[in-house]
Amino acid sequence: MNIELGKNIDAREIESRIQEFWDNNAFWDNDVKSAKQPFCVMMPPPNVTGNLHMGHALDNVLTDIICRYKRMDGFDVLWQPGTDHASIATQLLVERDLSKRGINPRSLSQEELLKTAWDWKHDKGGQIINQLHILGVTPVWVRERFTMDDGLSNAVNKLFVKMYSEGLIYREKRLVNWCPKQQTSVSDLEVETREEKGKFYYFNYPLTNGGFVQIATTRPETLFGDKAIAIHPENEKLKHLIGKRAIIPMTDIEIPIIADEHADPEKGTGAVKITPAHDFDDWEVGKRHNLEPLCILTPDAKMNENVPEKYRGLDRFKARELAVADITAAGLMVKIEDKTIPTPYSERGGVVVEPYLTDQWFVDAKKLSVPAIEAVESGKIKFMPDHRYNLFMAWMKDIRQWPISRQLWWGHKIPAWYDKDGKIYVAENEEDAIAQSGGKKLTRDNDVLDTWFSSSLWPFSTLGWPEETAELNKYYPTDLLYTAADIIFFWVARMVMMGIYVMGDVPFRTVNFHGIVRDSAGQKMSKTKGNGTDPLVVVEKFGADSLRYWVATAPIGTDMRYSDDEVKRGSKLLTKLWNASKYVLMNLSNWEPEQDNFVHNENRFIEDRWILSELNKTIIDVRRCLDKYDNYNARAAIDSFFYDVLCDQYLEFIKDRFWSPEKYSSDSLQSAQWTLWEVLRAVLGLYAPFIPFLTEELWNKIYKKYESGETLHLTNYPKARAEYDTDVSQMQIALDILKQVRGLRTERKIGNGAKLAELIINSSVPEILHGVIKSGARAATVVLKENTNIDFTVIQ
RNA sequence: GGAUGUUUAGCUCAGUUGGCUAGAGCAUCUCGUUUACACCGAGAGGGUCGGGGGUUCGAGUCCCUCAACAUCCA
Repeated sequence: MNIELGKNIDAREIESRIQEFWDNNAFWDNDVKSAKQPFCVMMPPPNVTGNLHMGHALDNVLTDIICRYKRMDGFDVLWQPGTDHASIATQLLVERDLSKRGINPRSLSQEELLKTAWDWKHDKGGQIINQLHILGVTPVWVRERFTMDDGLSNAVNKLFVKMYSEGLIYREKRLVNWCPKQQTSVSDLEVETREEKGKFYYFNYPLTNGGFVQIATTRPETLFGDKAIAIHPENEKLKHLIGKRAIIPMTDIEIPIIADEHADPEKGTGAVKITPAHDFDDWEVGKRHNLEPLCILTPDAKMNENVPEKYRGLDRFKARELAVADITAAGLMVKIEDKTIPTPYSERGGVVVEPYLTDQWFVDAKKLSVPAIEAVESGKIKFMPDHRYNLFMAWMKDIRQWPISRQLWWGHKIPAWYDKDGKIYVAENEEDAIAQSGGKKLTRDNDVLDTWFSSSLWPFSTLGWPEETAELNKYYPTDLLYTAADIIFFWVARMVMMGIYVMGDVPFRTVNFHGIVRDSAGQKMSKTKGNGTDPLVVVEKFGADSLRYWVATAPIGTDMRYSDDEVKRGSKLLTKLWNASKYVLMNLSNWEPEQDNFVHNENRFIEDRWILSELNKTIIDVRRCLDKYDNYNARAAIDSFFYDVLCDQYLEFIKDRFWSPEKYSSDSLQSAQWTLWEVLRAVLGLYAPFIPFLTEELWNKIYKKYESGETLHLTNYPKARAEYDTDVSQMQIALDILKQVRGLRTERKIGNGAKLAELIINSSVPEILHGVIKSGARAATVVLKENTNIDFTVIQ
C-alpha cells in the first residue's frame, strides 16, 4: 500500500470536514425494528436560550463515549436529544432583552410576549444544538424534541388531567415561597438560603390586664399580621401568661397567648409572635390553634391595606425600619442584638422570597415518592458514585409538597378552567371543560406549570407517550443518564417518581453524576466572576478531540479543574497517534493485507506475539471499564498500551527488522507487517469513542477500502482474540535486559540513538530473545557469556 | 446544627474485594536531533498516603478519634 500522511495535522480542518461527513449521513439513527439489543440514553435537555458551557460538554461527551462504544459493540443505540423551554429562566431573559430595547415587558400582551419568546426559541434553540454538533456527539438528531412542542405538551395535559382525577394534583390556598420580583411562586428547591447579618429585636407586647410579654423576632414589621403569642406549655418561667391576652403595639388589636411547643424556651425570650400568613412554622401553629391567617403584603412585597395607614404601600424593609422606630418611640423596645440570619433568596429573581398566602396547584409528591423509594431501594437504579444514593434517599424520604403553578407567561398553561362561581374544570382542552361544566362560560387558569413538570416526563414523553409507540416499548426504561449532581432533586428524583407513576417502571437503570468544571485555581466558574471557559473557544484552540480527551480523564463523580495545559495532553496524543500511523504506513509501503501472505500468529516473532497478547489484555480491560461506564480507566488503559507498549517498545523493537531484513528470517517482515496492521487497527478502534474525528480520518485513509462500511464508528469494537493468547512469558527477560541497557547508556552518557557494536548478555538468555534484544538495544551483535552482567561496546 | 464527600509527589489526580519496591500527567534536573514523532525519546530526583490510636501475618485500603476543606440540607 502506498499511503502517505502529512507532517502535521490541522485538527480543526479534519474535524469540520468529518463533522460535515457525519451530518450528511444518518449514521447514528436508531432502528426500532432492529433485533439488536437496545441501548437508550436521554440527553438532559439544555435550556433553549442557553449557550454551550462546560457542563453541557461534560454531559454530552461522557454520554457520547458510551454511546459510540455501545453502537460499535452491537447495540441499537437511541440517544434522544432536545431542548427545554426553561420557563422562568427564559422568561427573565426575554424580558431583560425587551427592556434593553426600551420596551416595557408589562406593556405587552401575553400573546405578544409569547411571540417574542418563540422567536427567541427558534433563534437560540438552534444555536445550542449546532454547538453540540461541534463536539462530535451522536444523538439521533432527527428525533430532536422540545418540551413545548405539540407532542410533549399533549403529554403534559394528559398527565395533568390523569393526576388531577386521581387526586395527585390539587389546588389549595396555602403558604408558598413567593418571589416578589417575578411575582410568582417558586418551589423550595428554587430558594437559596444565605447566611446574612441581621438584627434580633426584643420588644414588649402590653397585656390587656397590665404588664407585658416580651418577645424576640427578626421581622418586627410582620407584627400587624400577628394572630397569637405562643409559649411552650412547660416553660416554667412564662407559662403563667398562657390564656392572657396581649395587644399588638401601635394598634388596639388583641391577640391570645397560647400554649404551643413551637416556642422553644431556650430561644429568644421563650415567647414568640405567631404570624400564620408570613412564616411556615407559624402557619403550622395557626392550623393547630385555628388562627385565621392575615396577609399584610402585596404581591410585590409592600404593606397592604391590613396595616395601619401610615405603613400602607411601604416596602417591607422600609416598613421594618418604621416599625422599629415606632416600637422604640412607644417605649416598648427592650434591646436589639446582632444576629446571623439564614435568609431565603429566590434563585432566579435574586431577591428575598416571602412566605405568601395564595391559591396554587400542587403535586402530592409524598404519595408519588413511596413507590419511587421502593424501586430505588430494591436496586433498580444504580447511582454513580454510590454515595449519591444516600443524598437521593434522604430527600425522597423527607419530600414536601411540590407547588407546580407559576405566575408566569412562558410555559405550559395549566389545563384548568373556572366558571363564574369559581368551580374548577380540569380537561385536556376547552371543549371538554365546557362539556364538563354543562355548557357554562369558562375562563382558563392563567398560570403555567413549573418547567420541571414537563422535563420530569422527558424519558417517556420523547418516546411518544401517551401513544403506545414501538419506541416506548423497546427503549423504556432507558439505560443510562449522565447529568450534574445539582439537579438530582429538580430533575432526577422527579423523573423517577413520574416514570414509576406513569410507566410503572424506573426511567433509567444507571445515573452517573459527573462533577463540575472549575477554573484552574479550583474556583467555581461563574458569569459574575468571569472565570468561565467557553468550550467552543477550547475547541477552536485545540480541537474537539482534545477537549473530549480531557473530559475522558474525568474520574467518576469528581470535579475537574480546567487548564489549557491539561487539554494540550489531548493535542499531544493526536499528534502522537498521527505520527505512529505515519510510521506504520512507511513500513507497509511494499505490503498489502492479502491472505496469501498471512503469517499465523503462532509463527510470528516473540515480540509480535507479545504485543498481540498485550493488546488482548488491553481490550479486555477497556471493555470491562466501558461496560461499567468507567471512561477514566478505559482511556488510561488504551493510553498505556499505545504509549508504553506500542510506541515506546514494540515500534523500537522492530526497527532493525525493517532496516536490516537480511539479518532475520524470511518471514520477519511480513510477520511484523501483519502485526503492525492489526495493532494499529485495534488502537484506532479502541480510541474511536474518545477521539472520534482523528480516528475516523485515519481509518478512512488506511483501512476503509479493506473493510466494509462507511465509518469507523459503525465497525465492531475491538474484541480479544483467542489466537493472540500465546505464551510470551519469556519476553519479560528481554524487557528487563533492555531496561538495563538503557540505564547503562545513561550512566555512560551514550545517546539512545548510538549503535552498539557488541552487547554482552548472559548465555542463559533464551535464543528466541536474541533478535528482539539485539534490535531493541540497537546492537550489531549479541555476545553470550556465562555468569556475566550486561555490558556493551559502542561503535566509534 | 445535621448529612455526605475530600485530604496520596511541587501542582492536578489514579490506586477494584486489605497483598510484590504506592502510580500517571504536568512541573523540575540530566542526557540525547535517531531513518514516526522535540507536541519527541531515555534516565533521575521527589511521597513517614492529613494527625493520632486500633484490628491484622500484612493497612493508602477496614474500625475509632481529631483536624482542615468542599458540597448539600436545616
